[in-house]
Amino acid sequence: MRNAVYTKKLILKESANLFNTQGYKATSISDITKATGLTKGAIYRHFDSKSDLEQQALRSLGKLMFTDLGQAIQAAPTFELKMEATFSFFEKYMDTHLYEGGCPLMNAAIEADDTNSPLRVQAFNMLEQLKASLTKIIDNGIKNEQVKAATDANFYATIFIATLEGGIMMSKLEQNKDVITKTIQHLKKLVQDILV
Amino acid sequence: MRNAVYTKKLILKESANLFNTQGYKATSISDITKATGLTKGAIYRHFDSKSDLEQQALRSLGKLMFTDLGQAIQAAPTFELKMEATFSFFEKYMDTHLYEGGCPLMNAAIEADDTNSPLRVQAFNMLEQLKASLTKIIDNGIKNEQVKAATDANFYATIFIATLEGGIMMSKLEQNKDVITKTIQHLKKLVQDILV
DNA sequence: TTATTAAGATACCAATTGGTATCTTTGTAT
DNA sequence: ATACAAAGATACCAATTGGTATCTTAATAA
Repeated sequence: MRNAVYTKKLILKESANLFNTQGYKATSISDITKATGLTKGAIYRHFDSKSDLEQQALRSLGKLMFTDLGQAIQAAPTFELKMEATFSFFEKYMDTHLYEGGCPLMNAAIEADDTNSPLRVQAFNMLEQLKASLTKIIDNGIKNEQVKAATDANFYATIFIATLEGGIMMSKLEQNKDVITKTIQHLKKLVQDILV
Repeated sequence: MRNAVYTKKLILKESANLFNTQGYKATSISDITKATGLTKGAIYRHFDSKSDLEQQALRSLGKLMFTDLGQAIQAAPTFELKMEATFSFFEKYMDTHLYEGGCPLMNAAIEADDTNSPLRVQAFNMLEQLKASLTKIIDNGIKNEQVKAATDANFYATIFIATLEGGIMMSKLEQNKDVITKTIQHLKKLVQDILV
């Protein structure tokens, strides 16, 4: 038998890329066969249905996201640096080829928000995870006396994410980093405001 | 002949609604026949192609947006109230049935940002128009000595839009107004910061 | 009242969709 | 060397896609 593990990874990688750029509904199985050089038979051996593939592809994108982001956050020693690492992560959406279509969370959210699809649930969970992650950074900042004790962690986490996601959307549409740079500049000031 | 003007408006209204909720690519002509009660023959009499219909539908959504928003802004007498009218406009995305799928600008942007489609160009133009609109409000605020003279109007316009759009995305995904309420609360503080 | 013509319905088209059944190939254990 | 089973290719399926050519219906001007 050929290397099934490699093949499945290849399918996931290429389909995730297509889903994240063209959209889930807009990407056909034959698009994926072209991108992978495989045939339908190979794809349907590894995935039950297109919907199954969509879910697993978004899952792998989510893993990638939170691994990248988690490492960057962990490597940063202080609250302020952890926040800047987070901002840099979003900024990277504009140049890295890893997430060619921009933020997978936003793409899935916009495509699925008016449905009851598994994709919507997954996007929802990704948002909750991201929010929990930022909230924890802020709460730890409070514990370590780097952030003002009165700071509403959940509130600020929400504001940070909203601003970054909106900034990415605008930057992608304008095809330059201008907007995301501006939003990060603004958020850095916001960080200063809650510093003890 | 039947009322062609009414029919075309009906097609535009129903298709715009479908495009904005399900997505452009994901909405088929037969979806539109079901929603309008018309047949393909009727639709293709009024529109050259599906792409043509998509463009005209987004155009009509854009007109609606900027008419609504423009009126609300004009009715508000001061800078602060104009900004609050803008915030309320975005908040309304969560309850009004006029824009069932959320912000048409964002929906089109996310679906088309990795293409060269006419839809991308239209979304881009909508964003520029929105940015110009907010920039003008701020610049007028400066002229009228309601806003600090040193304020970078374009910068703040960008931040406002990014935060609002991101907030709408998150609120739609979470299916409640919590996030958009928080973002507006935060933006109102931002407005206070630049008040003279 | 009737002729005209625009508006809309019907019936079709080839291409593509997601999906499946079956066949062939290939790595591996014996 | 051979048998076996898993991986992948091929050939098909019905349903749906965007689009078109043609037919019918209905409003209006004479």
